Amino acid sequence: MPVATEIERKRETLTPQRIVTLALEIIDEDGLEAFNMRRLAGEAGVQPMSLYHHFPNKQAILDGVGEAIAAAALGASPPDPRWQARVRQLFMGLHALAEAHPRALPLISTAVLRTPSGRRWMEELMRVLLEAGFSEERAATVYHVLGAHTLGLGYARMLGDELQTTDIVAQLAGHWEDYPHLLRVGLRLAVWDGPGEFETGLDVLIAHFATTQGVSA
Amino acid sequence: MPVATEIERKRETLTPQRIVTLALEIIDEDGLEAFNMRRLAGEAGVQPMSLYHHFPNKQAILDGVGEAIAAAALGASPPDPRWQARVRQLFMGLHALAEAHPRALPLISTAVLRTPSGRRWMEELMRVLLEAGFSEERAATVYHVLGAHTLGLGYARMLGDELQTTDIVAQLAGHWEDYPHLLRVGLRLAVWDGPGEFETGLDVLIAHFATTQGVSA
DNA sequence: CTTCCTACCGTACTTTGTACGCCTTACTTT
DNA sequence: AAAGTAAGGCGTACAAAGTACGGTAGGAAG
Repeated sequence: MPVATEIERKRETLTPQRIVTLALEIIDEDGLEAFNMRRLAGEAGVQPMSLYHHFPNKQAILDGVGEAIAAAALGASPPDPRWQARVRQLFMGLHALAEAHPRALPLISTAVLRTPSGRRWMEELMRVLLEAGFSEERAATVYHVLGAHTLGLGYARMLGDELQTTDIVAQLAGHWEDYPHLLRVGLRLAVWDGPGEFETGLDVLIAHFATTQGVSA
Repeated sequence: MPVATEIERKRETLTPQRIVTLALEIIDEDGLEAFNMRRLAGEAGVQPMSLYHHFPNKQAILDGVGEAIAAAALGASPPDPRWQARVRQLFMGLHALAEAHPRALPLISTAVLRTPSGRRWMEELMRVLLEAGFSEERAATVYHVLGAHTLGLGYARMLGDELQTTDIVAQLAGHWEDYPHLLRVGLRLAVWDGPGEFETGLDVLIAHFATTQGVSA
């Protein structure tokens, strides 16, 4: 055990990077509530307390995961100069994060203000809106409403999954007479983003803000 | 201790009713994470295990709280016969619940499908939409989008509160150069429902569904 | 060879949910 | 009134999870 450190299948050393990556894997696979220090240590092949040499506590690891996810928020597409198109790009990027990591949605929600990448996204959104002529109040409102649409749809889907909408609807089927219309819609409630549910709503809202703003281009 | 049971300030007996009421008080005051069995027992003047004679577990109590809140969802206003107005009423009712019990939002979100009152609300929504001529798919979409708007705005506000947006923005002030536009908007991000943020968005979305539906009245 | 730093670990304490079984009270039945 | 019984409340105890605190090992620096 002392010497043969070289050839021996050396366990990958722990780094903040690797810890965050493993944490995200756990969350993506089994959900936020399945993520705990002992499980994470196990997956890393290490004792729980070793994690505390790289992060001060569990929350810090979650922050790291949030940052890792949010890093992709600004997206790859080149910034469109028209403000409506740019705002659309920004929220489509946020939506993509939620699609990619649905179980991590609470992290994404808070990352917008708590992590550097999130704040950069937010700064860019505010820049676009203010330069388009929105007042500070209106800019805040646009963020509230479009953010609610984007993250709200994400939460709704997440809840639908974790709460097994499918099962619930199946159980309801025994009470056909109590919920006739609800049962007609039935499982369709568990199916998301039919024909661009998200995009359509986003466009409607952006168009609304564009007209009430009286600013174009 | 044995005899004087009568005149002595007899501790109120435990009932499911009282348990749920106390639970809701705790949640409203200190948040969902502050709600635990020992605390609840303490407020009821009882030992923790006594609660289990009225509910099988913690989740059941939370379900009870959800039901208690959702009971008000259908609201007091007499049903408006025009479908757009009725849909508006229904979501305004949901919004009112979220306003009244912001810390309980996760309970409200799931109550829609998990509790009797929630399901009644849902059934009513589906009835209105289907009778207005929406297909089952479209009805599901309307619920998804309006639900996301309503609950999403609630979540956004809740997150803004619990995460002390105020503090975060204050800290950012040290990095004026990095986030110039974000800081211009600043605390306005923590202020919700300026001039009817929620209602305006709701109306825009309903109007959209009304036109794409091609059905009126 | 000593010293020291870094990465990792063992033990143990705290909080929270809840299983299990006892005890008391009050009411029923004789 | 005596005795049985069931409901409501309680005490103890265990498991899962976060983490404080103090070690230890092995390579780097002198």
